[in-house]
Amino acid sequence: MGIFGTFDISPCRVYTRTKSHEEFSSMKLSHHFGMTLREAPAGAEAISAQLLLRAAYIRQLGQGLFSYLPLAKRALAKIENIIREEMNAIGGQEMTMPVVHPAEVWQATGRWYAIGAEMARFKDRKERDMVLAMTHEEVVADLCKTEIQSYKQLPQLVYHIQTKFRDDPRPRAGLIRVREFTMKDSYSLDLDDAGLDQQYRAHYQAYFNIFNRCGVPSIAVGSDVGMMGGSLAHEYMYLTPVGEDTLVLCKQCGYAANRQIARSAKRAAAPEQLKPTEKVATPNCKTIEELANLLGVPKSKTAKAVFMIAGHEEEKGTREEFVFAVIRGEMEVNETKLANALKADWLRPATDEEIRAVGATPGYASPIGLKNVTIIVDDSIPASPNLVAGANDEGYHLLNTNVPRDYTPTIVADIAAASDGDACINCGNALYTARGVEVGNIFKLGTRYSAAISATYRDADGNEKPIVMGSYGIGSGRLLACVAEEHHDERGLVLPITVAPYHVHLVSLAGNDAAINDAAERVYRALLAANVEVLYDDRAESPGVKFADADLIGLPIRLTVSSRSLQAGGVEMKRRDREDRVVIAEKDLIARVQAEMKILFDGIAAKVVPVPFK
RNA sequence: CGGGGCGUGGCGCAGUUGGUAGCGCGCAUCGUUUGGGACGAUGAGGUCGAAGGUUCAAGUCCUUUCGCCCCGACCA
Repeated sequence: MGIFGTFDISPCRVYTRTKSHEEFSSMKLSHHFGMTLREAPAGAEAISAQLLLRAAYIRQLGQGLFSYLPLAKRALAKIENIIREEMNAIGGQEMTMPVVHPAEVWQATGRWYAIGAEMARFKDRKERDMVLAMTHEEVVADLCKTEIQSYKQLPQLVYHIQTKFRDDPRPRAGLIRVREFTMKDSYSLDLDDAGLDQQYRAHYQAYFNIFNRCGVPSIAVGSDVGMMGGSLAHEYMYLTPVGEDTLVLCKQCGYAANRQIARSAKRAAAPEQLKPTEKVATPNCKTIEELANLLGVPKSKTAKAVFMIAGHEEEKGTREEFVFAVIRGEMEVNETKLANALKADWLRPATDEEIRAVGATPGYASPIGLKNVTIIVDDSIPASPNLVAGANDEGYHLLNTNVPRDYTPTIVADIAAASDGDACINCGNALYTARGVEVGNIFKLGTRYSAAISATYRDADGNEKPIVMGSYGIGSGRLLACVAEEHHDERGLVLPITVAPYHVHLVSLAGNDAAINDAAERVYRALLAANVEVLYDDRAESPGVKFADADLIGLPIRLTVSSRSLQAGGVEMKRRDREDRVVIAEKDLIARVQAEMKILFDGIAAKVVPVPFK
């Protein structure tokens, strides 16, 4: 008995198909994997998610987990190739690093401890701690230990396009925020800050090129360095109401920043003689509003207290720090700025019990006289004389408190939230806020990772120095979602030719007419021979169905072969983004299609322009 | 993690005071159609998210649980 036993599964039987490979071509809709949907699945809210689902680009498997069907796969390949070209153009070398990492490298940089449940962890069969990659700074730094030895090898730029997993607490809006995603991340390796700055600026422009080539308008805004650390960071934002980030923008001078770090000009307090502090009764005044009303002073004459517990994740465990934050009454504390000033891994509001435990009185708290408490004050506080603060006595406040006369802050920093209508830090114009999706980010990391992992080189004098690193990311799936968000109409997607999975959607309305079918087949083969990417609708569907699907899928050029077009002298051509259509003689068709494609490609190329560094 | 919503054929949905599951689309076969999601006929397809309970009887009532969506917290 053979290995197949008694079953009759000869190779011929297994591999012979009843149709030729040509007929099974993935470019024919009759055998294309993925059904268009007349209605989007319930729960798809974002228009990009609805259209990508309906047009059979993507399917959801679980929360924040998507399959990319053939159409999306091709579109993503287009996007990723654009990214490759721009990365290669600034000296990038493509490679691939693993998705699964041993915990050691993450422990070496401390992120194993600093990052919470967002990092997926598991044990391998030998009970070793492993993680799913959220990003690859650690692995790059680890590679550099062996691959970079000398200053003569620097600078370098490496990148890969790889799966990441972040167990986000709330995935949303289809592909815009998912848990498993593909990201291009590049890592610059330099001798010094000057080299880093050069590569950073090269990315700054390359990223604009990438987004413009994908048809996604974007702006670069200053951003929080967050868990990445480092000294400078920009986020590239596609402005849209479905975006989850809030940006603070200035129409006048172009100032743009993520709300997390946005700065605004604080109104200067009028200079006054410092007056002696005075305890006054202020019953039932637990809010700044009530206090200001009772005393008849503007909120800007008060000092607001905010109590937080700052967490520091350290190797020995979590260290909690009680923080007394003080800000002028008319402003709000920005928790990101606060956390950054404290170098905290996380913040949470303190409970009343915790507030009392340090000797403060909730609602009437004062920083005066407290010991062993971190007191952080907004930089507006020392500049504002005679503020009303709590008295640490239920029902009483102190008039005329002054820093540093009455108490000594541990830290003075800008911890104020900028908001709509505040004055621009640069030009004084009124700021406004807008929503956006982060389509890319660039970070100056410095030596944080290289120093932690001992990724060093020898300089010309023989000294060992840590490599100066930068990291730069673009999520390709999120970018596709933004393309869909930006380029659609009421009938479906209207994709830019640079991103569309195919250039041409060929519709055959042959019915039972062999002549029409033959003509469509000829056109299909001619397009293939001319290297035009064509999706051929050879199905026996009604015209309405075929046109509706073509509109949904959103390829830039539609060709229709029908009895009507043949009678008019050839093949009808229509652009997805326009209503007019022309009939073209079959002998001229390829040239005309290629000419139209050139117009579309040129239109995109015209958007790729230098952007001044800000 | 807090607040809200939804789970019923592939997709969208209905299902009354509890009585043994239905509609549209899609799918299959046949016929008629063929320039904007056609028409007729016939047919297949669902342990109603899961578990437990109440009841003679549960899609429906109760409990638990899982999943998904939205808002917030969170987020390189």
